Amino acid sequence: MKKITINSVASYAGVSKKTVSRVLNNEPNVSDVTREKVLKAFKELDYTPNPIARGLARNRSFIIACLYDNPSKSYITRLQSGALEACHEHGFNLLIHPCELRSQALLDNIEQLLQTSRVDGLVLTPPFSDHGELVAFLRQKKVPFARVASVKLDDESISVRSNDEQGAFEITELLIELGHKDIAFIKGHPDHSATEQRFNGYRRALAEHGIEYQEHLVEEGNFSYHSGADSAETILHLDPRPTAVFASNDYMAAAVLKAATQMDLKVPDDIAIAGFDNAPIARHIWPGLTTIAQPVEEMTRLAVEHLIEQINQGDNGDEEQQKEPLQITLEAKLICRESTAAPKS
Amino acid sequence: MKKITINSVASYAGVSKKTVSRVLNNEPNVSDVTREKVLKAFKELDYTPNPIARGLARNRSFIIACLYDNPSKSYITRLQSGALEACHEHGFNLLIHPCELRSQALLDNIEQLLQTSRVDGLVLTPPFSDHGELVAFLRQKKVPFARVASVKLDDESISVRSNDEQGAFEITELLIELGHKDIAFIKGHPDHSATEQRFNGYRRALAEHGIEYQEHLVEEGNFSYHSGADSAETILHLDPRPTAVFASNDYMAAAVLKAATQMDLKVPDDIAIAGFDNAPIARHIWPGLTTIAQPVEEMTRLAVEHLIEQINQGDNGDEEQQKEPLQITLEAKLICRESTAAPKS
DNA sequence: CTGAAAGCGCTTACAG
DNA sequence: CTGAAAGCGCTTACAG
Repeated sequence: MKKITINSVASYAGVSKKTVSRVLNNEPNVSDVTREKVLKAFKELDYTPNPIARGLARNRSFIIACLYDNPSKSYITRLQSGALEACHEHGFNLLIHPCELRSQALLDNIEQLLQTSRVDGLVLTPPFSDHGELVAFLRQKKVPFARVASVKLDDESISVRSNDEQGAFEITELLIELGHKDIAFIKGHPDHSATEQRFNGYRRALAEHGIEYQEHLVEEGNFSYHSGADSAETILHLDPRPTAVFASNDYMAAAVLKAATQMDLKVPDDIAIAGFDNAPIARHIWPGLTTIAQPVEEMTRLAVEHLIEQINQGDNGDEEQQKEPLQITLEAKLICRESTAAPKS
Repeated sequence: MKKITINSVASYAGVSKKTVSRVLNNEPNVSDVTREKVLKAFKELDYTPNPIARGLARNRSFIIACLYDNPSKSYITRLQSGALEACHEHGFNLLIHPCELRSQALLDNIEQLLQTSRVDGLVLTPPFSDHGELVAFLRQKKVPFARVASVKLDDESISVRSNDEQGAFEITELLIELGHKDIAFIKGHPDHSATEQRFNGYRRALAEHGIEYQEHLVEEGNFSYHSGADSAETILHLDPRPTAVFASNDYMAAAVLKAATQMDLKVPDDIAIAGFDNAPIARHIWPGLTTIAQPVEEMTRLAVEHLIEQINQGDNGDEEQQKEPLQITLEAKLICRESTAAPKS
């Protein structure tokens, strides 16, 4: 079981290893006959190029790292699966790198990641997508990156998002159309740009339907179940009690539902509840949560796809070629479940 | 900003690059004075060795891949985080590789992973931990691997598990002590060895407490929420209805809870419910689920730790040294919540 | 269209 | 204790 290298293939096919290399990389200037011979040798010897040797010669690793700091396991898993899909399609592998946004040593941590792994690019997921310092750092280091769910759409880097503002607008509008006027709102984590977007959608819906914005109906959460429970404590004891609660994500909405149930409130008759994200919990609890589904996998898949494209481009020495700015916005989708049925009207 | 390589360090420190290499790898036979000089050069030049070059020379990648095929996002995330911890501690990185157990091409898929990534080792998580064919394949290829939550404890490879049988025993015993006699059981996915273990624990508890095993109280699930809902449909319509349900994981238990609530049954008064795993959903729903917490992160961390040890060992040419079999069993812990309170008795 | 030489940044024998 | 040479398996200029 000797190791099969480019040399074995070259001598088997009776050509130089440079020619083998040409075939390997789909370079032009190889006669069809020669190419066939080499391809046949690949097959018969069951040859696969050693990515580490390639990496050393071309200063590449064929690995992409995914950065995240997110409490939602299901969100993380979805991010990963979209990223993996794009990676595998292009012969890349995916490294995962959770790290803390608030950490003092964030940039050191990332620098170390770059040093020890020599990844070819980075996917930034929320809340890193909007981390100005990190983005500047990567630009300065000339490390290719793509951003998922970023809101600050500048014209310099790849970014794929979904329309959170519109999603929040639609869900608020639904509640309004069901007859609700006193609609409480629970904000997400201030570091996530989605937090502001969702809040904006809520306010726009109120405004467009001529409903007055009531500041005391708005609670500060941080996307965690726990923060949802705290907010629910306040909201459900308001007098008069709002007839609906729109939480910025499903975990917080689930916490509101639990609190309401413990207080013997009927959902949605006594109080309607809506969430955001369509996390698994939204359909695992009873009543199921009305929510907004985002194409998380697709967002990440697209981001990584364009990232890889950019990486391969830089490789071709086409540095001159203007990389056109790439900003994509995908649609979010309203999903109605039992937590917001007909209002008591 | 020139690239700092081993050569830069060597000339800066006034030694040969072999000496730098020695310091890098903590080899003996370097005088203290020389070592200091080199270490100082590292600092001042801000040098980090290129892992790709190291990898090529030593035929190593410093990357470990984690294999999984599991519907539970929270379980996956916990696995990953334990694995990452161990990896980072030893200068390794983690690649994730979900794949389908039932896929015809499983071995091809793994072989391709090995070819394209050249990982140094593999962590097998359930249901791969007990996949005989895969294990044989890896042995034959001499790829180091470690298994998490494997039950077939042979003496040849690293394996870390938790005591599922005992956990299931304890939870069943709790139900019995609460006065329940007709305790329904929902099995997990047949490909997971945990399924059998948990079932065994259930039966042992019944037997030790002199309660007759009733086959019609046992349903076949597959760990998914959906399968739990199907099983609940049957169980909750039995006549007489069992007074307790023990589902092999929390997702299925949550489905039972939802079904019971929809039928206006009070939990735990009309029916007690218990799950397994202590997934986030267990505390996110109301009433919270009594369940068993496993140290998933710790299991994976230990598995990867020993895997890396084995990898580094093989590297030292200590092939002769008997690798002692490593099987570790950690304790699972009973967590009581509202879904199983005092029985009506 | 094809190839011989040098190099990517390290490590592994081998000398001394 | 230290170093010069060769090599890991590829690719990048450069010739022809």
